[in-house]
Amino acid sequence: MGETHLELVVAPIDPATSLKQRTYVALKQAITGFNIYHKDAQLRLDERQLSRQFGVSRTPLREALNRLEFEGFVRTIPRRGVFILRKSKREILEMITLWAALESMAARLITTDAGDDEIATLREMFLGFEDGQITARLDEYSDANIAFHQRILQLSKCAILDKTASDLFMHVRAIRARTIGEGNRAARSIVDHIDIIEAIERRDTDLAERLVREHTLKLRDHVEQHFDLTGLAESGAEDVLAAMPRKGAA
Amino acid sequence: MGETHLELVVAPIDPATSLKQRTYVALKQAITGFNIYHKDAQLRLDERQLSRQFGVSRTPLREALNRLEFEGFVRTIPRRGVFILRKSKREILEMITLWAALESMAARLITTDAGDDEIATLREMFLGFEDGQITARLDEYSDANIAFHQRILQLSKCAILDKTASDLFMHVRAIRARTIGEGNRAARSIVDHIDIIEAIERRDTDLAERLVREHTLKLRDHVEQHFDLTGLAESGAEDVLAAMPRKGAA
DNA sequence: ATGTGGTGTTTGGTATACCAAGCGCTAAAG
DNA sequence: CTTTAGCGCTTGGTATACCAAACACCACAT
Repeated sequence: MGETHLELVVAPIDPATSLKQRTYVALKQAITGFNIYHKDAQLRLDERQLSRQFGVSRTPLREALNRLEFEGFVRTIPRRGVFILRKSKREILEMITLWAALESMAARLITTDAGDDEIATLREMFLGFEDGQITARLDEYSDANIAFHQRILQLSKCAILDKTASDLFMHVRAIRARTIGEGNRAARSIVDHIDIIEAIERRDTDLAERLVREHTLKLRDHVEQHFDLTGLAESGAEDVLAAMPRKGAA
Repeated sequence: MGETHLELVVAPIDPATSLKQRTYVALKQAITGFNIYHKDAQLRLDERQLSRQFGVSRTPLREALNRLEFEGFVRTIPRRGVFILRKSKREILEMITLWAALESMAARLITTDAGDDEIATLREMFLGFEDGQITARLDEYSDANIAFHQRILQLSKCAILDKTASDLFMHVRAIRARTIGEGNRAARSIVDHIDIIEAIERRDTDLAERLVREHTLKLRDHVEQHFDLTGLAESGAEDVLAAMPRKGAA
């Protein structure tokens, strides 16, 4: 193996991402992996306390919070505090509607722009799931389900479409995971998916768009009918925040 | 007028928005109202210089920059500087595609959710523009044109749809204004609009969606064919930024 | 007991000081 | 003249200090 390397192979280099970036990632993960809809959930964040916990100063922490605020995960009110935002039911429904718009356009683009080999990968994702096995392996199917929709966005080769959907997904992920098990949604879901795949394979642009849209709007209607947030403060409402005391009840 | 006021009328209060907010607005306006596609445009920003110009410290200025970076207007590279981003042609095309997805879904929602009175406002927007007058009053028509599309997003009553489109519009506004005058696009544009309005008035959901989508994709194709950014550095490309010297050539 | 004014503490907003990474410039070596 | 090592300045990143608003709490007066 003497002549194997004619040039020095250099390490890919990880310039030790900035604190701001790492803090942002850590905080975002902490928030998204946190059941904000539990009635006793602690929605208030403390800048200084967090900066101590993360071992950084307030500056990078505030930059992370700033970004999270822009993304809609958090809301800071001067002299009051930083609060994790709950989405109202209406907001959730709107986000699913937006999702439907994005994904149906993505399906459209796939039928005209993607190669057969790329389209083939869609069908492969469901090979292991026969009708009888879905309920038994619900967790796995749930993952495959999510991956399927993400794949559609990716195959559209429209980066901004994919990115917009990804940002959106962060907000809806908790709901999505919760609803997949209800009723026999999983079983009906896989039928929809097969239909979608076939429409795409046949390059039927309008049909693919329609099927994707209707599939997502089914989720929307399901959430509308079966999802209940009653009794939970919707932190989107100004009044609730305004009335909230600075510290948790002593 | 003795008993007019039984209670003291208090002023609505404007708590003098934070410096961060005001700096953000000012900076954003400066950037969007700036021809970033001129070949000699100064794309580099200097934190300290800007903070002096705005009369604030670096902290609120950096928070504004942070936000603008997240919105995609700006990119900061450590130890190099902050750069105003140009959109590549591909990015512009993708944004228009995304816009088509958003607005066609909005049209769909209008046909099912909006009242006749709301829909009527769409037609009113074009009352003053007869076929012969369009080219003569191009500026006015351009404004009405933009307002029309924004109105559709608003009437959808889907706040997140509207907001996503608004954010998008900031990025495309320069291009949109430039293309309206080319060819006889304005004349054909108004025909499309009338067709769209009629479809919505008839509550023809699928037709309205299709017409809106196709109308926007026409713009997309037009930009694809006639818009040329050749010779301009596309600051989205890493190499270009990496090769850029720290200061402008002396 | 109740209402009221003051006071201390908490909190996000802002300003500033310091750091290390990059880059240009220059001077010395060949 | 060309090359290169080194110095110094510029720049974004980070830490810290200080401020004013807001609220809770308490003492005091009624």
